[in-house]
Amino acid sequence: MAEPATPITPTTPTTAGAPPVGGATSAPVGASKSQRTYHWIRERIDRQEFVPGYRLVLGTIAEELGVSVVPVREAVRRLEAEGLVEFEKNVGARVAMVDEADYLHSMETLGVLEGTATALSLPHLGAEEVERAQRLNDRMRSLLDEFDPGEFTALNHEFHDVLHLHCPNPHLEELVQREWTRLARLRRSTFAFVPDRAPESVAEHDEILRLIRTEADALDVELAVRRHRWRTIDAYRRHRDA
Amino acid sequence: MAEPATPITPTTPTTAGAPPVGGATSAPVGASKSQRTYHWIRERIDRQEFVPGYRLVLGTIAEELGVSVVPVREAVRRLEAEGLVEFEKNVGARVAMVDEADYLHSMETLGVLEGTATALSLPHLGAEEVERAQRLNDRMRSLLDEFDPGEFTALNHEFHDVLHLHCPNPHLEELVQREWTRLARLRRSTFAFVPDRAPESVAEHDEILRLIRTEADALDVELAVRRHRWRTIDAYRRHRDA
DNA sequence: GCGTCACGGAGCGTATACGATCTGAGATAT
DNA sequence: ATATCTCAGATCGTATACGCTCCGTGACGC
Repeated sequence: MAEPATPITPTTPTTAGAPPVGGATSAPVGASKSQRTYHWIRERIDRQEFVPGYRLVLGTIAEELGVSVVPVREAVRRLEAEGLVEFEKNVGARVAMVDEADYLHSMETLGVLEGTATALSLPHLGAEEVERAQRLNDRMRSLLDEFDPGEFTALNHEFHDVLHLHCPNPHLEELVQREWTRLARLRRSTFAFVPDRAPESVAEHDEILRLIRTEADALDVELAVRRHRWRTIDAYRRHRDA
Repeated sequence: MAEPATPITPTTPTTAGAPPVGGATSAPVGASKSQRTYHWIRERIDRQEFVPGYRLVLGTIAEELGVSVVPVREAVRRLEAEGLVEFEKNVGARVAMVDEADYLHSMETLGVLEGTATALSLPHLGAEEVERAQRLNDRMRSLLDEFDPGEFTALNHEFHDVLHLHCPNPHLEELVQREWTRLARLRRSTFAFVPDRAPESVAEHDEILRLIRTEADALDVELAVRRHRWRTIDAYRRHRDA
């Protein structure tokens, strides 16, 4: 009674998609109210209807969703653990504040993670994927005229995803995806702020694909991907200071 | 303390004035019950009293801590978001399962992150820190005779921490620390499993410090740190397959 | 005019209550 | 003997209730 300490049969891994930090935020149908509330809030934050600093009043949200505050509290707790929401005891929750420094730090980190993830994926990368990446980059090039930052960023994301989709280290891959999510929240698109960067980006993509095709050293590929990302940081800084 | 002798209704004995989370190392004092519950569970998981697969029954925990289930639920939600606990709807929570692959993936990722964090820290690293790291490594060397894996791992952690304490990218630094936490949960000490690795590790530390002292290229330092970690993976694999 | 304090509303933290769902044991049919 | 059904206990999910903390507002004293 005091200390049961009975390790339950460690059979079923119960993989219920525990870390749903990844990409899209679709509202599960059979989910609990707490889950649905989580997705509801999350969605608003993602599409920036709830901007940083926005006050999340539990009672109000509960009323709006037709549930009680308990599920709302759980949803907010989860968002808090993910860093999307900041909580102050006896005061309440608000959408987490972000600043430019966060953006640059995330960008820098993404460069590292993505570079390594791509390098580790090389042995598992077929000609098929390289072709697909090439086609994506060609589409990006064709978009350079009538420039749409959102579309461009989406293609950019997809391009890089293809290169490390088969990453043998799923943990690393997850961190990469988290970083993308974080960036999306911080700024919907880099290219809206530094449009000059787009043509360079396309050229660098070509260079990365060339390295992969010629079976260059993994480290060279890794550093190429990293530099590609880090150059965007430099471009941003230059643009800002200019 | 816990309960400031609330003059509440007589229906709240508060577990006979028991300060439940008393000597807890990390339990905040002014924290809410939900927070204290979180730390209470977290601590058990960290010190492996709650092993992977252990069933976390909300009602039982609530009773043990003298609180209601609501704060417990919030605590568990937070642990779930952090990946320490897996939750299944209408069934309950259990401590997350881990396997060897997770361990190796975390190790690999840590190598990458720590390497970069160290490299970025170089410009902010004074002779003082290098000295401190050297002393730590000397202590590790002196421990090689009467080998204590736990102590060795603690010093090892501290050694590496010193080298990227002043990392200019706090986000990256946080990811490094998370990886350490994750590893600690997966396996208390690598060196208990691969004791041969300890002397090599000390030697590699010396080499890293040499590179730093001679102001080697940042990339060389980064790769040295990374290789240092990755070699442990190789050693582990060899040891396992042998 | 300005600082201080009392008061009241808004909203948080937690306990309790109760219906909903899962699990496992024993009964029953094949 | 095996498979299936049934039912009760264990737990979870959520609603409701209510005390408590925080914060803004206005009266009061200097």
